[in-house]
Amino acid sequence: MSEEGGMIRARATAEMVAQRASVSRVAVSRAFNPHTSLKPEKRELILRIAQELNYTPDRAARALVSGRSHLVGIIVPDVCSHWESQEIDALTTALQAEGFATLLFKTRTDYSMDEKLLSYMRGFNPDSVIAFVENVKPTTLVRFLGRAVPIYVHYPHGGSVDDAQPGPLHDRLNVLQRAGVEQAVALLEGYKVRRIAYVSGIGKSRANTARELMLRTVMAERGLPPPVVAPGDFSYERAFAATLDLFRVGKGADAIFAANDVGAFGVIDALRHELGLRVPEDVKVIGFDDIAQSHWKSYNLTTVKFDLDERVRALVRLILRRLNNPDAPALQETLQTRLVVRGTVG
Amino acid sequence: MSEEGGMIRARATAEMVAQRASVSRVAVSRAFNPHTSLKPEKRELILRIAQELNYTPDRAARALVSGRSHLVGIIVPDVCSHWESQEIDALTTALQAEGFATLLFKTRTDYSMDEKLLSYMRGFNPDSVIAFVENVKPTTLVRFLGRAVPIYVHYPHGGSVDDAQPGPLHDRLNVLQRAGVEQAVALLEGYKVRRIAYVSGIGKSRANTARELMLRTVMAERGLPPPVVAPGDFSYERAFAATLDLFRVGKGADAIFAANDVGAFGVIDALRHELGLRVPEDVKVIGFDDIAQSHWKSYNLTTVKFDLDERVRALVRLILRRLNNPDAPALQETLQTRLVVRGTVG
DNA sequence: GTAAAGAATGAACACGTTTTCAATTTCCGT
DNA sequence: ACGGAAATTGAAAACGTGTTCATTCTTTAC
Repeated sequence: MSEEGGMIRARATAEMVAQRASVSRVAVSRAFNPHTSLKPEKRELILRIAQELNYTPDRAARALVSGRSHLVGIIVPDVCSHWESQEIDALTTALQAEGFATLLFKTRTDYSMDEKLLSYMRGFNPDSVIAFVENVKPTTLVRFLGRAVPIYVHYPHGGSVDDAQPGPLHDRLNVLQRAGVEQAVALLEGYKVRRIAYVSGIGKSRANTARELMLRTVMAERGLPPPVVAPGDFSYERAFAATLDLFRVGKGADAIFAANDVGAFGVIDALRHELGLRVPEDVKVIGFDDIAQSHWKSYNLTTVKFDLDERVRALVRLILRRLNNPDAPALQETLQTRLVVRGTVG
Repeated sequence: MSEEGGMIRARATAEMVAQRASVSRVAVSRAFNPHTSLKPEKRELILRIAQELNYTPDRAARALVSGRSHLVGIIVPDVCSHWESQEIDALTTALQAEGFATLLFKTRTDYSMDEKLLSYMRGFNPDSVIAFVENVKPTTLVRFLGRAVPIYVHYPHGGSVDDAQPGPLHDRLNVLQRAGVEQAVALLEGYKVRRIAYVSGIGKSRANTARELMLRTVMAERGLPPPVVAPGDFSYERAFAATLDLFRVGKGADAIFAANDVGAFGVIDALRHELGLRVPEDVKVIGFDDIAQSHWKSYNLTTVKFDLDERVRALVRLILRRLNNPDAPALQETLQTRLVVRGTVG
């Protein structure tokens, strides 16, 4: 309101605060950095005047000298994919609480990534990078971003082989698919289900591989024949089409696992609205992820869940640990899955 | 691979590139900035060597001296809301193409915003800010972020009063709800619908106000009685509950408008799975937004759409114009809506 | 061939911080 | 009151770039 005409009020700088508080510019810097030596009343005075002048330290300048940008880069093919968006949301909240901001970068939707993007991204000097990407090795990222940046390839849908590696080269988040899958197969067995199909995600992706393998393993252990696989790509549309194929070209199934919840929605809609089958009476459906939409009445999906908040907490913990201690040996955290029973089975 | 032990390879700097190319450091800077005077073959050489050394200019340093961070701040209550996530996705793509990166900040889910967040955000020196927030005036943002930062309050769901303002104080994106609503009401009239209800969004929000008002206006113009309003908050859950109320406590309706598509999903599920009514035979449903999920077979929603790509293009255009010419008079762009007819009517 | 105009070049400065380091002040135990 | 340790302080250096400005080299017009 007190602005005049086209005048642009310049941002306050530490110098101005110092002058007004009759202290040195260094003192202002110290006032904003904890664990520095500054007389309490002086710090208080400076912070008060800073607030009056609406001053906060410039992160760019701070980054330049301290080497910490307080930016965390997130590489993602599709922000609006359900799983990814919920993950990004939780991550942003958690990181913001720790004084970091998330920097968003989009890559191709086929979960691949190009070197141009990495160079582009490096210019922003992120303190850490989380890549929701498949088909990329951590070493590739390291080469382009430099070893100083802790990197987390956060496979979509928490995909990873089931075992914790003995001596991991990079920090890892392991998801143990077994528990949830065992519960799911046990539940199906209770309903005397015989023919089980699997509508896959993108074939080569870690999440898909891990889930299909675990399903196959658990079924074999229980003496069931291996599942029929219908190829999908984690999308509603492909899962829809795959289900039609399964019943029109193939021999159908009594129960269908989908590689993710959105895929399961496609399966359900194909069964009900195109094939005229009832879920769960005629065909039972189980998904993976437990996204927020899975409890919507139209789907009410039974699904294998791994806890989002726990996952994000673990990831943030890994990042902070690594930033505080860059040379520590590689860490890994492990997460459990469990079955959430809703209406599409039973 | 060529790394040795714990050695951290430092990021290449302009100085290193200059040395290796036998030019001055200034020349390196010029090589990366178009419209600067530099012999073409020299620029080529520098860029080649830069690529070899995997060098890109440090954005923090660049921002410090040029005053341009190439960051665009986005303030959003919920990244995983369908509308917002699709908007963020498209914005990130468009901005990335222009050399900007999007910086994500989360605020409270009631679409409000606090001053602490604004101060926090200002520290990152965004070149521009887009706030997906209600209940906040541009002037408040200006006070905390400084007039140098172009600000766009991008009301969720494109909410805005229907008219273009004659002399706007800030850049604006206007959405003309009328066309789509007229088509929707006309379609319903064709089915001899008599009792129309409106499941609202958050009461005070611009989007909700604009949509309810336009619906009311168009119905009045056609001699229809005003719609019954059931209070929602843009969420599936509240729309679900509001619909139950409408039929159990209230007198029901022949057609229901929902303030947004996700709300419409809640309406549909309440009607079908809790009230045992058929859509569209017993009750017709129309949403607003046309999000990606609206064509899923379980909902197959008829809805009032305004084009996402067009919207994002307009917004980015506004931002770039403003950055190139900070003192230009306020600009406004206008978008049209139209009805997308699917299965929930007819 | 010459003068004028324009392009190319690099030294020095500026940006707003944090960090280092040496100097000063305060505190504590006797 | 005194010595030593600890806390407090500010000057100066550093971070990696873009920008300004005066200088040198090249081109153009006659």
